[in-house]
Amino acid sequence: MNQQGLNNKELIVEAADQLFYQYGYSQTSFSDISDKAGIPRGNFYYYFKTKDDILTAVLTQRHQLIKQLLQDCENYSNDVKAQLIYLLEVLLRDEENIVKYGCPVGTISSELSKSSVNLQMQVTDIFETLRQWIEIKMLAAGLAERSKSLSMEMLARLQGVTVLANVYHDIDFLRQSIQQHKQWLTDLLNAN
Amino acid sequence: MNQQGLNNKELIVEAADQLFYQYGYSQTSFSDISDKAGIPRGNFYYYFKTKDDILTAVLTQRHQLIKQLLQDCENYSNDVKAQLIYLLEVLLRDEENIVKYGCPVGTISSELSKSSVNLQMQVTDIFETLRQWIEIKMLAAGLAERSKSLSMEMLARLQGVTVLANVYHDIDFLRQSIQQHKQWLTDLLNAN
DNA sequence: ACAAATATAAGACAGTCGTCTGACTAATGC
DNA sequence: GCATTAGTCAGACGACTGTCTTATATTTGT
Repeated sequence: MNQQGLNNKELIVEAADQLFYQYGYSQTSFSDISDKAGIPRGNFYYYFKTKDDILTAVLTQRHQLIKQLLQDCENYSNDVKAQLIYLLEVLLRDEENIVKYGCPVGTISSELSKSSVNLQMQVTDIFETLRQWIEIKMLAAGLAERSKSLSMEMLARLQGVTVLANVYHDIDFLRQSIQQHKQWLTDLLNAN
Repeated sequence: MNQQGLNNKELIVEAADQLFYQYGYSQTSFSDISDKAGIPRGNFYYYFKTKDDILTAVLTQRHQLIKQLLQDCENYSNDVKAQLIYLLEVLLRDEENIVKYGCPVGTISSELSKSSVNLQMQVTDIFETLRQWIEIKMLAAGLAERSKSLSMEMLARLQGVTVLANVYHDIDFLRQSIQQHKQWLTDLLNAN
């Protein structure tokens, strides 16, 4: 695969990533991606045999992004509490889009849970990457056997806030909830 | 409209309701609904001019159901705390389907937020019916000016738990979270 | 009993979907 | 320098989409 070819594949995945987020997977057509990426529709088959293959590539990219964000948190501070709070900020940084389209991982998960079982597992993996990192940080903070359920609780809180902010298109609620979540984390980690 | 006609319209809405929940709105075709309802596809146009009209009818039905559930809570007890806890149980009663397909209102909301703006407002109305009822109950419990934000927090918690239970297909997590939510409500209402 | 309105049924319609083929060009390996 | 592979492009394919028309049957009001 030459330079140009790699570039085209990346362009397709990048366009698909944005479109899947904004319009959903099933509502995005090859033509939509083609138009956005500026690459002829017929050419897609060379890179991806099926539409599901494109989604797989997009999900892999989103998974990579999450891993990168976690790494950023590691680099941000040596303090576990600061890392967790920073994760919160990083995940909800893109306020406008979250309010408009919801969580990029959560929304694709609920779409896929209604159709493609095997693809949904890939999304579960992304959640699991996040959850495990959070659990490890909580363990490090001395939360012991509560860490696992607390990591689930943290993810659930994040998803809930995201869904509600999206339902009401309320960016202020999103911001207030982030503050509230920070307080929850602070209390949790200080109590120990 | 005669008896038979009313019946057919209800059959269509009923079939569509289930299919929209299980497969999503855009992934459900007229043919799917036709097959499930046992009514010829061509006949649909007599009752609904567009697919959106069917969704409107389905959303109206779901809204009615929620209002009915709230009424059930009113009838269940005179105690505000008992009413709120009962609401929790009623909303998450259908555990298997929540784990498989998520929240019937939340998932359609996130699908619609990616396409149809006007239809999504109808879903926001459903949330608002729920939220206002919760707020009123909290006001009655003496939570005063905190009631509004607490009603949002309660909805967010419910949605978050639902999303996570769906992501992991974990019915035990759902049950534990309900218990946890009950405790949260109890603490909240007793503290006052 | 007859006219009008309501309801049911079947299928046509244009458009779009994801997929695939074949022809063409560019790059690579020997 | 030639054969082989990798990459690009346009367009065809059948299947399916939501919508709409037409024809027929049933019910209703008078």
